[in-house]
Formats: sequence, structure tokens, C-alpha cells
Amino acid sequence: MLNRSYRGQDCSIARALEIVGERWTLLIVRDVFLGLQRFDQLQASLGIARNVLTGRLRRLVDEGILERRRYSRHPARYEYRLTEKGNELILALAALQQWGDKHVSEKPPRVLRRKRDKKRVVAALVARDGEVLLHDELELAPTV
Amino acid sequence: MLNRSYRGQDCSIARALEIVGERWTLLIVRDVFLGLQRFDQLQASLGIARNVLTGRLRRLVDEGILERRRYSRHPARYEYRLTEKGNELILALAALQQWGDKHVSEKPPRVLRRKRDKKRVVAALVARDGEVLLHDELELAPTV
DNA sequence: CAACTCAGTTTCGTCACGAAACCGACTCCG
DNA sequence: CGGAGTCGGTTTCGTGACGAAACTGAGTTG
Repeated sequence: MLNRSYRGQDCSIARALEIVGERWTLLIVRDVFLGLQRFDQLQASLGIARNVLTGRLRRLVDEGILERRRYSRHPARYEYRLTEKGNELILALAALQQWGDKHVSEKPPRVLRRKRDKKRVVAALVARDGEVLLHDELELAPTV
Repeated sequence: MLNRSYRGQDCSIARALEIVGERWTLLIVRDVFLGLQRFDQLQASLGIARNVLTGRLRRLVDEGILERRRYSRHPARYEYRLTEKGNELILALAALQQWGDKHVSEKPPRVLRRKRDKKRVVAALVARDGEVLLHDELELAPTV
């Protein structure tokens, strides 16, 4: 996906995709969440071209999704961490993962768990009373 | 994003993004969910090049996310509907929207509501006991 | 019968991407 | 003390996806 904007779209989905909708970007966030934090680790894991990785990391840092921190001077070496803003993308990743598990993967290779007791965790749409909803009970309404 | 695959990635997120991670694709799904179902409506709403829209719609139909149905013969005219598989992407869209609402939009232009009582609905990560979780309580574990 | 609608297709130039080589600072090994 | 290796990139170059706009063809409307 290009970094071009979706001009004329007054929509949070479009705004979000302008930032994280480029090719590779969400996979980089996934890998950093999984613990890969250095340039060469990411490059090896993703098989992404190095110049493209450079660009994506720079963009993610500019947008406040990743934080670039030096873990060694002499020589200067850097690693990337998720910021709070970056961590909040986990929900979207989980939703995509669940959809992929159900519709395109044979066997889900990874599952999301609660650390405390290792019980499975799912992404869902919930009302304030805790009810989990299906799509036909939903509507997307403009705010007035 | 290109329609090229993320080769060598055994990951449902990557699998999902191979299908819906191309530029425009998720915005098309959003618009169809909002009720825009004809070629020219989508083209006008998105400002997408017509040849690109043609390709995206074809791909979405091939993948079973949209269904192309004739609503008029003489002249033959078609509209696009979400399949069940397509409807299940709403959760991922909602997650992206929420992230965009919080981090990049000034005022959320649209909200997700329960049809029945118009109460707000949110995407969240929930354990089986109904507890809503934050990212630091989560881990992504390989299935054995 | 001319203008308009709808759902595309064709053409063409540009720009983002992928591959691979290169670079500079530093460390490790013999 | 010299050569290989590591890390985090940058540079170069060819290809292919995209954007813009014109065109098409079947049918409808005034």
C-alpha cells in the first residue's frame, strides 16, 4: 500500500490505514510485539527489503508507534519498542488474526492468551452491559 | 500494498493481510457495510481509480468476501454484498476505527451502535470469563 | 435522436517496491 | 595488528502497481 493519503475521507478507519495500512507495517508491529526489536532480526523475519524496512521504521517512529532507543554506544546500536499507542494496535492485529484463523489458515499457528492463567483471549464487539454482538446487530452511525 | 504474498510467513495475520491488506480493500468493505453497493457509488465515495476498483472488487469476489449479484438485466447491472466472511471483517474495521478515533482523529465521525437500543459498542479483548484485558496482560503463544 | 447512466476497459506516465551491492563504525579472533 | 564478522543502515537500478483520463457499449430517458 502506498503512503499516499486517502484524500477527502473523513473517517477514522481511513486515517488509521494511512498510518498502518502500508505494506509490511502491521507485520512489523506484530514482530516487535513478539519480541523482535532489532533491524536485522526484523529484516530476517519478514524478508523485507532493507531500504523499505528503514522507511517503515522511520515512519512508525515519527508516528509515535515505535520508540527507537540506543542499547549500545560505541558502536551505536538501536532497538525498537512499542509505545502505548503501538501497543493499542494489538486489538486490531488480534481481530485480523482471528479472521485469518477462521477463513484462510488451516491451523492457527499462534493463539492469544491471558498471561496470568494462560486462558484463551478473543477479540469481540461488546456492548456496555457485556453482551457480545454479531454484525447483524450493529450499525455504524454518524455522530451529530 | 501489493497483492504479492508475504512469502514464508506462517501467520494468520499475514494470511489475512495478503487478502485485505491491499490499498483500498478495507475501505471498500467499510463502504459496502455502510450501504454503498454499486460500482459508481464506491468510485465516487473513495476517489479510487476505476481500473483499480475493478481489480479490487474482482479480488474480493474471488476470495468470497463480496458477492456480485445482478439487480437488473437489460441492461445488466450489478451490486456487491458482503458475505458472512465479509461481515466478519467488521471486527477488524471496528478495532482500526477505535484506534484511529483515539490516536489520529480529532472527533470520531462515526460510532458503532447496537441496533436494538442505539447503545455504543466497542471492540475489546475478552477472556472467557468476560474480563476485558489490556495489552500487558496478554501474550501471543505458538500452538503446539 | 441526442444526451445520459452504469459498469467497466484501455492507455500511458509515474512512483513505490524488491534485489542486491555498498558503507562505516566497531568488535572478535588468531 | 590485520582480516572477518556484525549491525544498521544507504545507494542504485529495473519492474510493476497505481492514478488520471479517455473510451466503450448496452440500454434508458426527454
